[in-house]
Amino acid sequence: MRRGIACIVGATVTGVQREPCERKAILVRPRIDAFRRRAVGCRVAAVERIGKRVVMRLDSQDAIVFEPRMTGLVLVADPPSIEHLRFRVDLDGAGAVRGSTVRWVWYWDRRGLGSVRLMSPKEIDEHWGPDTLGPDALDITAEQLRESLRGSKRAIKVALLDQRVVAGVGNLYASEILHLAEVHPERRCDQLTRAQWDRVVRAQSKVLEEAIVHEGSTLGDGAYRNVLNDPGGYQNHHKVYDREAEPCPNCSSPIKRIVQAQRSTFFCARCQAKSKR
DNA sequence: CCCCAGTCCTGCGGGC
DNA sequence: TGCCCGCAGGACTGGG
Repeated sequence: MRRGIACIVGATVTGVQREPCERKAILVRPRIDAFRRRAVGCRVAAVERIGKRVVMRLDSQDAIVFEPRMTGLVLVADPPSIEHLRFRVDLDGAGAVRGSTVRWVWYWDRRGLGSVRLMSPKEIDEHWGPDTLGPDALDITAEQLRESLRGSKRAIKVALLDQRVVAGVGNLYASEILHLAEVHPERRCDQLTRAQWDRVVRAQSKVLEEAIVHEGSTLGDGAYRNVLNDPGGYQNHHKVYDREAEPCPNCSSPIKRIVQAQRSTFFCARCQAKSKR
């Protein structure tokens, strides 16, 4: 998402609009009039990412922050449906995506669990400072991860989803990461070997970077799309996620599904054997 | 500290 | 076919 709208750097915000969606309104802060007063006329200084959020930094120091959660999309063209459009940022002077000049960025959200916020640097820090958000998954070292979970009895899969520990790992990717690392998802953090921490962190970068190259996973309903509303391709590379009972691509043993912290985990009991170290 | 259930929403697919 | 239920790539809260 971030790369998809990187071409708006340098553009001026000419308007912001809450879309009159029949559904219950998503969270927009501050209220739209104050939002508009502070944002309109500013230039986009940078497009960044904070964990799972997309951040449009403005030259006023404020930032427009999209938090898509389960079903939110940041789009520059052709939304999947009109009725789930939630928010629009109008722009002047943005670059082009695939030949056509970008005039706005939409926020679309089917379930509406996501949010759009205009935040000061102080607010961003309070929300997503080091107390609430760990090092980014693409930056963290095995040593850092091991240290922050030292003595923890939690299952490794559950810990990877804790954004205070490491920022950016989602449920689907946690299963894929542990499969590639050949670590059982229920293994307690205090029982991982050093070699396993190394494998987990290496697998983490590898899986996430691959997923980014393929522009994410578009599964049936969750239906992630890139900024042009095109589906991603990483679902075709999933080894375990959403493949219960299918043969493991490495060893042909059937993929298992369990529930941890109320969320599905998929794994191969052979490749990721509990006894494996 | 950590687990769990519940909450915010909408919509799809499976089972009956 | 229609209905009900479980489930969904997330994050937060309150209680134990």
